[in-house]
This record gives sequence, C-alpha cells and structure tokens, in this order.
Amino acid sequence: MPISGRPAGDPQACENCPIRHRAVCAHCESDELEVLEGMKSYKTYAPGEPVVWAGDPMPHVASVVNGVASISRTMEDGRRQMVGLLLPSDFLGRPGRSQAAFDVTAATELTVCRFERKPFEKLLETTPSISRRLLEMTLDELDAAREWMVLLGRKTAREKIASLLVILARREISLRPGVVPGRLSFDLMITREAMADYLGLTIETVSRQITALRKDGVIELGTKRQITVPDFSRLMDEAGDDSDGDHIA
Amino acid sequence: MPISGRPAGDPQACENCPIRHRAVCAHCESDELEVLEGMKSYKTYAPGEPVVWAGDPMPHVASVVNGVASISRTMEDGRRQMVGLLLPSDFLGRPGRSQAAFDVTAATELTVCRFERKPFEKLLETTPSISRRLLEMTLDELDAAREWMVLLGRKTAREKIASLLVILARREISLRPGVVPGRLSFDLMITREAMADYLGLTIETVSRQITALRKDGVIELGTKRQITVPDFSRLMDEAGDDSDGDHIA
DNA sequence: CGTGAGTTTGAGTGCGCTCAAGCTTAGTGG
DNA sequence: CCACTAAGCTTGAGCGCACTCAAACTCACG
Repeated sequence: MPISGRPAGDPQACENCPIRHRAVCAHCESDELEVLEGMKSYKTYAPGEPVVWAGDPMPHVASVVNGVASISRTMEDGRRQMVGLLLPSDFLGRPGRSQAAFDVTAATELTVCRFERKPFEKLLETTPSISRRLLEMTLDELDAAREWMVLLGRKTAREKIASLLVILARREISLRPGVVPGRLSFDLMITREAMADYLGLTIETVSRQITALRKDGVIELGTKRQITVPDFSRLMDEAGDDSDGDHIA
Repeated sequence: MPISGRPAGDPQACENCPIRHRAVCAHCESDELEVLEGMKSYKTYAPGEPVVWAGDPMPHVASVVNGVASISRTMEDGRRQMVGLLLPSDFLGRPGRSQAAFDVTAATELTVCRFERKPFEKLLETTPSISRRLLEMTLDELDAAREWMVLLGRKTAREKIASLLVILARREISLRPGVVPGRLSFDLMITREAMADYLGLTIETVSRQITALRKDGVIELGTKRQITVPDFSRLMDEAGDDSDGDHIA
C-alpha cells in the first residue's frame, strides 16, 4: 500500500474520507494524515457480525467510517446491557489496553478504518493533534454515558422510551437542518430487542410503553418502525429531563 | 504567590503533593510543574458542601487532593442518581465546556487544587504530557461508567450491593498490599443514602439487602459502617460478574 | 437525658418481569 | 397464488422484586 500518492478520487484516501473532519484524525495536518494513510486498513462487517468479544485480544483500534455498532456486556445468565453506540466517526478500542472490555457488534453493515494498536499508541505520544482530538471525543462519550446512567438508575419505563425517542429525534433534526420542531417523523433503525437492551427493559415492556405513548397521543406510528412526533415539547416532557434546555451544549 | 522557589517542605509545593504521581500532572517534568505551580490555588470544602451545580458556570478545573466528592444529577421531582465518585487524584471539570453538566458535592472534607479553565485549556494544547495523562484518566472513567451502566440496567438489588462492596474491598486491597484476600475488613465511608443514590435503589432496599447478605454469611457487620468479608470469592459470586477475572486490568 | 440524623424493620402496593399465546410482515417454495 | 415458515411485535394474565409509607431503633452529641 503506497505511503502517499494515492490516485485523485481514491475513495479510500483520507482526503475523501466522509468522517475526515469529525474522527480522531480531525485536527491532523496533511503531513500527519500521510502517516495515518500508511498505517490504516479498512475492514467491513456484516449486520449482526461480532467485531470483538469482551476479553478478546485487541490488536487494532479503529474509527467507524460507515454503519452502526453497539457496545454491550452480556452476563453469564444472558442478561445483556448495551453501554454505547458507535456511529460514523466514533472511535473503537482503547489505547493502553490489550483486551476488549466489552462486546462490540455490527448493528448494520459496518466499515471501519483500522490501525494496529501498538504503532497507534506510539503515534499518540508524538502527535498531539490526535491525542487532543481523542480526549475531546472521550470526554463527550463520558458525559453521554453519565446521562445514560441517570436514565438506567432512576427513570420509569415510559420515561426511558420517551428519552430514547428524544435522542433519535434530535439526531434527525441535526441531520436535516431547517426543519422546525413542530411535526417530525423518523425511522427507528433498531429492533425492540435492541431498544430493550439499551434501556434496561424487556421487549414486552418496550412494546407496551410504545403502545401507551401512542394511545396518549404523544407519538403516532406508521409502520412499526416509523415514528411521528406531533409535538416535540410534549415528548420532551415525557422524558423527565429538566425542561429548560440541556446541560450538554 | 512565587512562581518558583517555595520553601523546602512547603506542604503546598507540587513536589510534596500526595497525588503528584497519579493526578493529571503525573507525567510532568519539573519545568512543566513550575508552570502549574504558578497557576494553581487550593480550595477546601466542608462535608456536604456543594462544589458546583449542574448548569453553573465552571471557571475552574481541579484535581482532588484530599477527600471524596460525588458527581450526581437530580431530577425535578427529587430523584437523584450518582454518576461518579471523585477520589484523590481524580480530575474535576471539563476542558472545553463552560457549564457544569452535573452536580458535584463534597462527600467528606474536600481539598482541591484548582486551575482557571481558560489558561488550563491553553496549557493542554501546548503540554502533551498533561493532555495524555488526562486522556488516560478519562478513558478509565469511561470504562468505569460503562461497568456501572450494566449494574444499573441489569443487576438485582442484592447483586448491586455485592458489586459495590467488591469495589470498596478492592480499593482496600490495593491500599494495603500484601493482604491476602482471605478475610478482609473495611469501612463504608458513605451513608446508606449515598449507596442508594449510587446504586439506583432506595435506602430501605439497601438496608434490607445488607441485612440479607449478613444473614446469609456473605458479610459480617461490626458497627453499621464497618464491613468484614470472610470469603472474598463468595462475595464476588454474589456480584454477578463473570467469575474468571476482570475485563478491567 | 433529649434531640436528630442515620438506620432498620414491617406491611402493603404497584411497576416491570415472566410465561404464554396470538398477530403482522416478509420471504420461500410448491 | 397460496400455504408455510420464521422473525419481530403485540397483548394478556399473574407474579415478585423493589418501592412507598410508617414506625421503631441506634447512636453520637449537646
């Protein structure tokens, strides 16, 4: 693989990368990008395919380029809790640790941009723009994890469902700028089972609470995966968070 | 305040600092320490005193020098969830954010070593040894938060109590090297209410489960705050984690 | 002693779980 | 074109764990 001089328009060139400005390499200068270019390799996973199991050796770290992966832990008796979601530009793996702490599974078709862990760790020590960006991203994930702890520890089933819908609706808003939050539709890309694993509920409870929110007019259902929110502030009230804006910028 | 040349034995000099080798400044060289020395100021809080409220401006970041602080969120109706515990050497505050995302409260008498946020952010950009150390610490906290999500989402009340006791016992072991985990005693430094807020339970349930573990011989109680664990592996079984070792190194 | 914070214990309730059946939808092959 | 299947989802009945409300106990401190 060439260190530099990829053909213009090469879809695997860093300069054409869809996550160029948001991933761990976001702050890199072109000379730093060249080093990464020489280290990286792509890998693709099928939906449902495991990426790593907790306890497995982790010879690589990676950035998610396309698709969604879930981070979860399964207890011996089968109870499962999702603890994170990896979206495009998110970082997978942990510098300084050789074993995975959690299971990672491709939720959709997934493409990642991999680096061998040891060389990447070296690079972190010599390239402040990478370690600073990784710090920013890790701090964001920590805040998100703590918000989720509040949900898991203290919210009712109805509030949990509403909170998840708020998050999904927010992402929809951020992807489609200019849509005023009056009436809003979006797809649930995940199964009831994934929702249950994420929220610390059973699929039956998820189903019942979605039905209840529909009967109360908080949401409307097209197909089972198509949600319409007629009044976004009503949904936010149901989520149980402080009403006046987010703590998270 | 002198930039350098503190008197030898000065208890506030970085070289005498009890968290010198573990805090955000752990990797600093002596010239970097001098810069920090000129920026820092100590502040002490009484037990129960708030450090910041969620939403407050955060003009400082800080390292915990002595004592314990809790990070928590309180919902409008009073439900509270603790989302982190700050022990000596832990870092308080978030570079790049001007508003606190969570409440921070001194659990015991608390001494912190503060830096103004803006100058500290500048320092992060120019001092890789600090940003790398902060990255390590943040990654550790993220893993801890995710472990805690499993506890909050999927564990029973008995497993939650046992898990907390395992964590506290582990810390006791790490502080007293050489103590073989046969029989082990330690103090609960926190009230039942703090345990409940941490575990996502009520104080009554905490109390009942501690009683149940005592009746089943898993733990013994001296005073209400003094715990003895006759068989550590028995306690670990009760915690419901994978039996064969930790994922966390 | 009296006070108050922290803790324990008891009685009863209800939310979310378990177990079980039925429904919907999409895909497959006769 | 219509079984047939399987995965995903919904609905129902009943139960149990953890919560709520209430009272009593412990212990440090004035």
